Amino acid sequence: MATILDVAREAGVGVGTVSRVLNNSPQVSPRTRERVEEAIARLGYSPNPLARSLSTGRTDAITILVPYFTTPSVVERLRGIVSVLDDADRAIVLRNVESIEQLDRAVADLTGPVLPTGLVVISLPVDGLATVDLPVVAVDTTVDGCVSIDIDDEAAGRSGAEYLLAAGHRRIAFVGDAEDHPLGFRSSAQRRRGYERALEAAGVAIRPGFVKQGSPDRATAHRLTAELLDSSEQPTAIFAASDTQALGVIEAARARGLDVPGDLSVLGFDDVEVAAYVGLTTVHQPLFESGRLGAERLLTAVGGGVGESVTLPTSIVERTTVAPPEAGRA
Amino acid sequence: MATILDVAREAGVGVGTVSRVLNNSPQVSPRTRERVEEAIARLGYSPNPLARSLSTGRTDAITILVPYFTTPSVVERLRGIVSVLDDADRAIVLRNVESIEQLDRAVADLTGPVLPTGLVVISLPVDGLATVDLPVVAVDTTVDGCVSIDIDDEAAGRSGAEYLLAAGHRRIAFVGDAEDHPLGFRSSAQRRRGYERALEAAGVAIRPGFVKQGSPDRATAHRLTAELLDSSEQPTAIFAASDTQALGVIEAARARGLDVPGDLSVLGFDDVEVAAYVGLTTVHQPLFESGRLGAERLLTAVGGGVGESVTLPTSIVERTTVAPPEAGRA
DNA sequence: GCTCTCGGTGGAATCGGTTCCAAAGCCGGA
DNA sequence: TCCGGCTTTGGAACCGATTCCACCGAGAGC
Repeated sequence: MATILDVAREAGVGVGTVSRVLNNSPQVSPRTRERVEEAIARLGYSPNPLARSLSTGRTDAITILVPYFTTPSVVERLRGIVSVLDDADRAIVLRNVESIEQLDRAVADLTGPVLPTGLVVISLPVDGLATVDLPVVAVDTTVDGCVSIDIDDEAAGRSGAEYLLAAGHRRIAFVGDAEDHPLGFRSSAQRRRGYERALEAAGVAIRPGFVKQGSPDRATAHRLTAELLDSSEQPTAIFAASDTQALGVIEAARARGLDVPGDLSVLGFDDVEVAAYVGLTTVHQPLFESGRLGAERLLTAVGGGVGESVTLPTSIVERTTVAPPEAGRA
Repeated sequence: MATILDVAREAGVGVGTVSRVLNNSPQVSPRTRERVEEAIARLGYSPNPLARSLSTGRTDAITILVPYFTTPSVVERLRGIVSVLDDADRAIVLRNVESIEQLDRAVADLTGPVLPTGLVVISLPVDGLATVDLPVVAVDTTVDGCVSIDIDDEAAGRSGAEYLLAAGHRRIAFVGDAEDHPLGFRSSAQRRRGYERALEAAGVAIRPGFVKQGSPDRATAHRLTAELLDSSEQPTAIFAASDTQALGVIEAARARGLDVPGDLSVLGFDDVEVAAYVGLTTVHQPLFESGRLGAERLLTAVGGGVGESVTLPTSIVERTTVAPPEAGRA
């Protein structure tokens, strides 16, 4: 394995000069540069990234801070990120975080001796990241002082509820995430707020017990829905904070022998891949796109440019799980 | 940031001794070791992984070679791997490979100057890995000279076809992957072979055109199924090489107004999460488990132990997409 | 009492880069 | 011709660990 010294000897120059060529410093005459490049080619030399990192204190990797990276919506975002980072030939270090300890460790490493070139944070409302001297972009969240790619969750929540209202529903329940998650996720809470605003604005009362919260998996949503259907005042529509939860809702309804959307309308959120397959009506947000844009922004930031924050549009995609409430029950 | 030299001074010893303590070499007297450990604690010192790697030539990361890492079945396996690697506090470098160029690059890096501690290969039938001096475990594939966690795809394919046969089907088609993928995936081909063996053994002819192949996504499976349903001899059952493809099959059938399983039975493969949700009858393989076992095997290999290869069992999970063929058509 | 071992230790050399500093080469201007 | 300043260059110092080698001292053997 050739080293920089071998190249220097081969080209008949000093190591400093080779290094300058490598990092294309302008301080090298064209003739010398050419000679060095020939030597590099002849030797098939490529610099040792470890040695380089030891000197500069940073690696060429991009780290991604991501909660529960196997969640369908997160996977979609990752696909977007990876699609651009792969092309840029950047190493990717995935830090999966599912607890505050993991988050703390990950953040601590960002002030440690071995730094990545850039950082993308997904969904995690981390603070204290302004102090780390690193290009950072936030996807599906905001981090102060950083470029972010986000949506307006509250507006999207409102639009979802309005859609249900427009279909004629008045007894609309909400199944979302518990709002005390130690990692501090905000999306579900904001969507809930949007939902409440929409009902208020329409003058329909939010019945007690119509907002159900728990962990964001299908089974929990199933259980919460069962509780909802057990209550004296059954909802005619349920707005779920995610598609995964919407699937749980539908499952619970079917288990009760209820027809969706005949007896119960269900509206999801995210528009992940299986939503299309199962015909779920849902609030679409550009998941893949958010990742793609985030990665692009990061790359320009790494290159010294400045990207702009974006708030991406959402829309309702109508499929087959929402219908007007039955005449007798509305 | 404290360095090893600071620790050495603080403890009143040489750097060599500190290093020995760090790598708990037996060549250190208990008294000295204690003194050094106190100094380390006092200074809050932790070794710089880059410097360490530069010396030793290997990093403490585990790299995972994975094709199309956002595929549902792959994600399940990754979850299994990550569940054990996270606990072991190991950095994970994910190398997504979707082309031979990417594969070549990834493999080339394995003979480069910066080596991971271990490697897990998912689904990729890579060769020439015996030469890289590294603990390697293969998941969902075999790599010669390496521990592997795999299933018997041919047997599983056979059992799937036998299940359909037992339900009374005779016109059974197969929708699988194209078998000329540059990355050389073998699972689909082996499952097809199993399917063919089962039909032969049962004395039922494999009709021409009943084996359809294309890229492993839902849309392609949809299209291939449409072709199948257009043919003069319609199948009464379709065996898909993956659940994703099975969903495409079902979609195509429904688009034709066919009832599943009334008019067409569909059998999937993998048993990914959505299979349960949509009620897909499928050949189950332990995806999460395969990842978990693979990672465990790797860790013991890294620790100098030797793990055993396993071939995991598969089973048929009966849900709602397979039924006996209609009397009139069977 | 004198060697011979051998466990324990210090420290220099090394890994392969980057970067800073000094110096060489070259130019034009006086 | 000499000098100042600018570009270009070589090479030492440094990043922070590991590892090898030399050495020290204490206990064993005679």
